Amino acid sequence: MTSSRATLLQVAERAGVSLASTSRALHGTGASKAMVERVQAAAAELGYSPDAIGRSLRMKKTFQIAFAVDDIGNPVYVEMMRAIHEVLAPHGYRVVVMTTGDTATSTAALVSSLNSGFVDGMIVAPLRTDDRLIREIRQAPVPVVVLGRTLSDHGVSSVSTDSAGGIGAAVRHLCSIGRRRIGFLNGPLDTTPGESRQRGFDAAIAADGCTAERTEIEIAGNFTVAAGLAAARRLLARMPGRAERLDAVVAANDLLAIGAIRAVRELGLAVPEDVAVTGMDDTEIGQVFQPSLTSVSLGAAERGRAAAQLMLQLADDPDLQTQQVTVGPTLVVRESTVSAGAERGGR
Amino acid sequence: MTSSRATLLQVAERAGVSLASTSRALHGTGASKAMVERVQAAAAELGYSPDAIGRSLRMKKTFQIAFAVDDIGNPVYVEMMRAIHEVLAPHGYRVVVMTTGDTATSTAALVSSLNSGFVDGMIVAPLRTDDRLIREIRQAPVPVVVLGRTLSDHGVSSVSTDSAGGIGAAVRHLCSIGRRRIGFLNGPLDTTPGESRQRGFDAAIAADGCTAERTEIEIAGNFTVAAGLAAARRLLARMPGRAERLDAVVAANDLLAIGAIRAVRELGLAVPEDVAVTGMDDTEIGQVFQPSLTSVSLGAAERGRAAAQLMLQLADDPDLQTQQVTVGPTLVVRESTVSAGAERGGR
DNA sequence: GTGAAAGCGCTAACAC
DNA sequence: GTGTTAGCGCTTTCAC
Repeated sequence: MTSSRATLLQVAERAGVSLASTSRALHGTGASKAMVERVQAAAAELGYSPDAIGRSLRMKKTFQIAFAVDDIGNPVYVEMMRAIHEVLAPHGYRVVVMTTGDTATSTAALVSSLNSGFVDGMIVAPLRTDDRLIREIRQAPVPVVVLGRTLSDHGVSSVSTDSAGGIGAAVRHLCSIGRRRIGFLNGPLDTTPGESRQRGFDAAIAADGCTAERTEIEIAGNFTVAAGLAAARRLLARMPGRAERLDAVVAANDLLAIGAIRAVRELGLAVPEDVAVTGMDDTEIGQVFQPSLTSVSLGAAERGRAAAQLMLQLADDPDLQTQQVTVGPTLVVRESTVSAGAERGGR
Repeated sequence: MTSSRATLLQVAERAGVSLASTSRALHGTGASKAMVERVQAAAAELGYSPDAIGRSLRMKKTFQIAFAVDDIGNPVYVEMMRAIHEVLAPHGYRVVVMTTGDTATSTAALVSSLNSGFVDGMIVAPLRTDDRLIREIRQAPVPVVVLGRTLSDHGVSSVSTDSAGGIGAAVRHLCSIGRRRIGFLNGPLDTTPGESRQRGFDAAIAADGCTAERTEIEIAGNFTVAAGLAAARRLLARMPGRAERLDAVVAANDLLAIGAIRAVRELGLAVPEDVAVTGMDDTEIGQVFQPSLTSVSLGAAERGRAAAQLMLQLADDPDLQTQQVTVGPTLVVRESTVSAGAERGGR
């Protein structure tokens, strides 16, 4: 916290050579062996390390990528961030975390702030989208990769997943194990995930393959355990009779699923015997929960990696055409739909 | 992704005034009303926004703070990061996430990289510490705040918690509900948390107040559910007899506690009736688990906030004396030590 | 109150 | 292979 840092000029003076030679010697580009040794010695004596800002200004490159989401604490985003960091760090990029806020307007403002040039690109997961946001993304001075929604028709690079199809996979799984009275526990419909998961459920029920006797839908106030518990109570209260009672609940994410399991147990019923429950996102919390959660993985880590790799390409060549990557959903069957005992017995 | 950004010089030319006046006008410092209007109009027409790098170079200030931990995915660090971001963002600081690696040497290398001047300070949680690391921290060209260990005698600013005392609180709680055969499930002893929690357990047992009939200690390979499960199996296998069996397990964190609960149930025993279990960190995963976990909160969010506030002070005045902040542990009693029924009955 | 000019630390032409 | 020099975009003395 004390001594001021040495500059390249000081190294040059100490080595008794020019500024340019010093720079070249330290980059190993076109300098004689003697020069390199001399400069490195001087640099070592002064404890020199190059200044990132000076270099950034000159090279017009910050070696920083922003990762922007609504809530940094969300486990899905955390998993993405970790994957992004793992891909970018070895390439010399730092990761700057930012928050979008929960509106399209605040997200657009954030994207617009890219004009101050503090990063070489941004990976953003907008909770909500509108035309202005899309315009900002297209006009951004650096590459932007959108997570969570395909925007191919808008000329925007994106990495998305088929969460609608994932809900379909959950429904088919429940059908395949004989469930016919299926409830859907969703979050707010005016969010990107809420909207697409609803679409997925409706489509799955409308499809052949699985003829449900009855379906019920309930919307939780948000994607949390508490909201899931409250909404699941309402859902289950609709048909108290033994005969018409739901025998399965598809939840729009793992936290809602945990809330649903709570609600089922409150009624003295068992999961999965009386009511099978599925989640989505395949979070650690769901894996650890008892019963462990059958959940649709949307490949958060894989999407993060894909976004980061796309960003690396775009950073290399900003004029590259926009591209869209899609990561497929994967159903992971665990105890909340197939009891551990049954699984063992089935071997 | 197309048009090149406007510079201050272009704004100046457009407004027909000098560069200096333009800068002043945009900062509202000593410029006539007419000048301000004129410049702002020009800036608006050109869609000007100031370049962060140019400004940083000139002001020798990046408006960035690094947050460095071993594993960005660790829920405790995530909570800290969120708190840090919440404090810093309103002050115009960006947060850069970095990884320390799990050794003192790799952490020292990261701290040393501060010499390239890409941030105005670093908040770091070293998993392991040695003299070289402490030296690097003291010599860093920008303020460094250490999370997780008091380094007062080393002239280093830090925010720590009393995890040893927290373990003591857990032990006393178990004693107070009549448990006398207490197992301690710890993680690796050569880590900062492992070491201090061990100290806390030993001290609590040595103290008066609680006379345990018997204590057993088992070390898990790391701080995960899987390692906790394996270690807890070993722990419980030591005394299979009903009479001498453990009636309580203190786990060094929530994940180990969940592993312990699994192990207890495998033996056909109930939590908390047969064996009470406590965790540490008070994570969301523990709150959501069934039974919900009695856990010692170490105030991750509060520590994050404190570290960020300390950093703001230090960034303002780097010559400020080093200071140490401590956040006390808080025991949160839930179902894993006091059954829900008992709790209700007790009202 | 305004303008001219220096310079933060670095890289990359360009000349030799 | 080496040195000289310009200049990235900005803020801030310093003179007027």
